[in-house]
Amino acid sequence: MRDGSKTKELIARTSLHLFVEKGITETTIRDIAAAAGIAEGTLYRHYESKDQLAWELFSENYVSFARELDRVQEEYDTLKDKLAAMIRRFCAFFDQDPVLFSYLLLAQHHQLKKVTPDMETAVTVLQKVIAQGMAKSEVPEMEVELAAAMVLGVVLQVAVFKAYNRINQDLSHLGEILVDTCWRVLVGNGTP
Amino acid sequence: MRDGSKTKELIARTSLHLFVEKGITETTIRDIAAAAGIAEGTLYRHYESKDQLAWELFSENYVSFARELDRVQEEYDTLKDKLAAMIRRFCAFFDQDPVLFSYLLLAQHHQLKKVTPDMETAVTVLQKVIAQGMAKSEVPEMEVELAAAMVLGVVLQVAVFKAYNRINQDLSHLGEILVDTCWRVLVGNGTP
Amino acid sequence: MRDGSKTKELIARTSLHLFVEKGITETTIRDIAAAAGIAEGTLYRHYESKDQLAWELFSENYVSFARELDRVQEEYDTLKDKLAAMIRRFCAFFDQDPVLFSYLLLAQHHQLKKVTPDMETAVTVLQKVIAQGMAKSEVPEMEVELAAAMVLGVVLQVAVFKAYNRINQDLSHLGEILVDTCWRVLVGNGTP
Amino acid sequence: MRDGSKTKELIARTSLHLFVEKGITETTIRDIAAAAGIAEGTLYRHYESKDQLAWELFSENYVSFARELDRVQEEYDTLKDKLAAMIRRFCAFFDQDPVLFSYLLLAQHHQLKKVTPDMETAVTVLQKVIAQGMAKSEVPEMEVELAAAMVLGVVLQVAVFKAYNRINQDLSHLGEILVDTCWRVLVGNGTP
DNA sequence: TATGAATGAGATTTCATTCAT
DNA sequence: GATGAATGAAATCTCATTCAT
Repeated sequence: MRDGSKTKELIARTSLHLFVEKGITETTIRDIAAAAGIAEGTLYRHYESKDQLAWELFSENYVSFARELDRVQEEYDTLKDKLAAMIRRFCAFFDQDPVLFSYLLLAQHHQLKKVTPDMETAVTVLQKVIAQGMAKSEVPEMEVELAAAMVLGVVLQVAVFKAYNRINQDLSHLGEILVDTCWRVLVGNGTP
Repeated sequence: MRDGSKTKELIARTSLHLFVEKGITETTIRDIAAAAGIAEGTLYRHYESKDQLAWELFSENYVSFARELDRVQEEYDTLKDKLAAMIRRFCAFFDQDPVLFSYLLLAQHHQLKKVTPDMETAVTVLQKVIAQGMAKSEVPEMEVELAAAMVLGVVLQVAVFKAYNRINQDLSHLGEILVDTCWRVLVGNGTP
Repeated sequence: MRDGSKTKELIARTSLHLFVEKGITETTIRDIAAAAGIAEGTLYRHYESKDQLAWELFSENYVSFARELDRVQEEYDTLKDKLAAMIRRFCAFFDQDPVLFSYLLLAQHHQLKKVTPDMETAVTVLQKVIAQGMAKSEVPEMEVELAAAMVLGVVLQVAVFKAYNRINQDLSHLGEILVDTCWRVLVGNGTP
Repeated sequence: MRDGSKTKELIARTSLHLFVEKGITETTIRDIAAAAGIAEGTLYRHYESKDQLAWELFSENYVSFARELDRVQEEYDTLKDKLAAMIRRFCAFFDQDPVLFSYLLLAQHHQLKKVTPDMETAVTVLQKVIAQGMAKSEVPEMEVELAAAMVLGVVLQVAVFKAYNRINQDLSHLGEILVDTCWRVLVGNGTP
C-alpha cells in the first residue's frame, strides 16, 4: 500500500498476460483491474491511459531488449559469433518470459507505427551487425535489409510457432539449429 | 443485383484498406461508410456484422490462397520444384495485391484463433509438402513444424519488410533469392 | 425520426432549461437525455460534446442577440433613441425567452473566456453607440468602458433580479424606468 | 496548531485563486493540492469536503462583508450618506482583495441557491437602507427591489469590468462617480 | 436495396474521498 | 497533522447495430 511501484508492476504483468491472451483492444480496463485485484481507477495512478500502458509495456521492453542484444554482440568479433550470441540470447529470453516475448512478437501495427527511426530496435542492431560483417567480407554482399529480414524471419517465425504451441521444445534447445540455419541463409546468397 | 454486388465489393476493398491501415478494431463502421461513400446501415445489407466482414475477408482469401498453393505444388514432383513454385506464386500474389496480403500477413490473433485445424492453410500445405519431401529423402529429416516455420519465416518476414517499405524491390524480383535461401534452409539441417 | 433537426432543437431547449436550473457542470448527459426523452448517444449525433453544446448554445445566441441590438440601434439617430430602442428590445427578448436570457446572463466564466475580441457582443455594440454619442456631444465625455458598465449594470442587474424572482413585473413593464435611469446615468457624469 | 491554521489559510487562498480562475467544479482537489504544495488528503484535515470549502469561502466572506456594510451604514443618518459610505467601502474592499471579491461577485448559482432568506447579505442591507430612505422621503417611492437592483447593477457591473480588466483604474478612484451615479439613479425615479 | 437517425450497452476516464502508514 | 496510494461511483463518450422511411 505504501509502495506504489509494486502495484505498477502488478498492473504491468497482469496487462501483459491479458493483452497477449485477448489482444489489447479486446482487453478492458475492467478486465485488468479484476485480474489484478485492484480498482479500475488505480490503474490511472500509474498509467495515463490504456494506450499509454500498452505502449510503455511495448516500447520499454522492445528497446531494452535491443540494448541487450547490442551489448551481447559487442562481446564478439566476427559476424558468425555475434549472430550466434544474439540468437542464443533471444532464445533464452523467450523461454524465460514467453508472455513478454509474445507481446513484443505479435505487436500490432498500432504499436509498430509509433516506433520512431531513432529508436534502437532488434532490427536495427541486426542490420548493423550484418552490414559490418559484409563490409569485412565475412559474408557475401547483398541488400542488408533483405538479409536481415530473412535471418529475422527464421528466428521469429519459429518463436511465433512456439508461441502458438505448434512447436513443443523450448527455443533454447533449438538454438544450434537456428544459428546454423541463419548462418547458411547469410553465406549462401550474394555475389561470391 | 449487379449494383448490389458492386456495393459489396466496394465495401470489401474499402474495409481491407482501412483494416490494414488502422487495424480492425480501430476501424469503425462509420470510417468504412465514409470512405466507401455509403450509408452506415448499408454495410449490413451485405455483411451480418463487422466481425463477419473481417472474418470473411480473412478466411476466404486465406483459404483460397492455400488452395491455390496446393494446386501449384501438385503440378510438380520434387520438393525443390514444389517449394520454388509456391514461393514464386506467393511473390506474384503479394505484388498483385499487397493490401490483401498485408491483411492476411498481419492478421490479428483474433482471426487466427478462428482458424480451425481442419481448414487448409498455407501453413498446412507447406508442412504437407515438406513432410513428403522428407519421406522421400529429398531433404534430411527434422521436425516438420520447425522446418516449415523457418521456411515460412524467410518468405513472410521479407514480405513484412516489403509491406513496411523497408524493402523497395517487388517480391517477384526476389523470388530466386527466396527460393535458394529456403532450399538451403531445408537441406542443411537434420541428420545427414 | 427522419428530421434530425427537430431532435437537435429538442436537445437545445432541454439543455438550456437544465443548464439554467442546475448549472452546466451539474447537468449530466443522462439528465439531458432523460428530460428530452432520447438516448444518451443521440446527443452526440448533433453535438460533438457537452462542452460544445454549452458553447454553441451560448455563443450563437450571444452573437445573434448582439447583431439584433446592432440592427435596432441603426434605425435611430441619437444616442438617446438608440439606447431606448436597445433597452426595450432587450426587455422584450427577455420576457419572450427568459430561460435563454438567464443562460446568457448567468453565463459562467468558462464561456465568457472563450469570447474572442473579434466577436460582436452586446457590450461592444453598447460601447460603440455610447462612444458615438459622446463624440457628437450628446452626453458628456467620460471613459466609455465605465459608462457602458454602469448602463449595462442597471439593465442586467434588474434582469438578474427578475431571473431570480426578486422582481415580479415583466421587464417590458420596466422599460421606461430603465430607459430613463440609464439616460440619467449617462448625462449626469463627465465633464460638463 | 499554529502550523495547522497556516495550512488552512494556505488552502483557502489557493482555492480562492483557482476557483476564480477556473470555476469551482472545474478545480480539482488535485489542482488545489498541487498549487498549495500539500498532499491531496491534507485538505480533509481542514475542510469536510470540497463543497464545504467552497461554501465556507463564499458564505463567511459574503456574510462578513454584509455585516461590515451594515456597520458602515449605521454610522450615517441619511440615505445619501449611507449609500456613499457603503459604495466607498465596497470599492476599498474590492481593491484590497480583488480575487476574493471576484469570487463573491461571480459566485455560481450553486452557491447563491444556498443563501437562505434569513442570511444578511449585501443585497438585504442595501434594500433595507433604501427602504428607510424612501420611508423618510429622501428619495421618491418606488419598488425597493427594483431600486436596489439598479444601484447594485451600477456598482457590480463596474466591478465585473474591473475584474475582467476592461477597466484599468482602481475602483476606489471611481468611488465619487459611482456614488453620484447611484444617487442619480435613485432620485430621478419614482412618483414625485 | 439504401439511408442515416436513433439506440443503448459498454468502454474509458475522472475525481472526491478514505485510510493505512 | 500530513501523506498519497487506493477506491469506486459516476461521468463522458463510442460505436456496432437496428429500423422507419
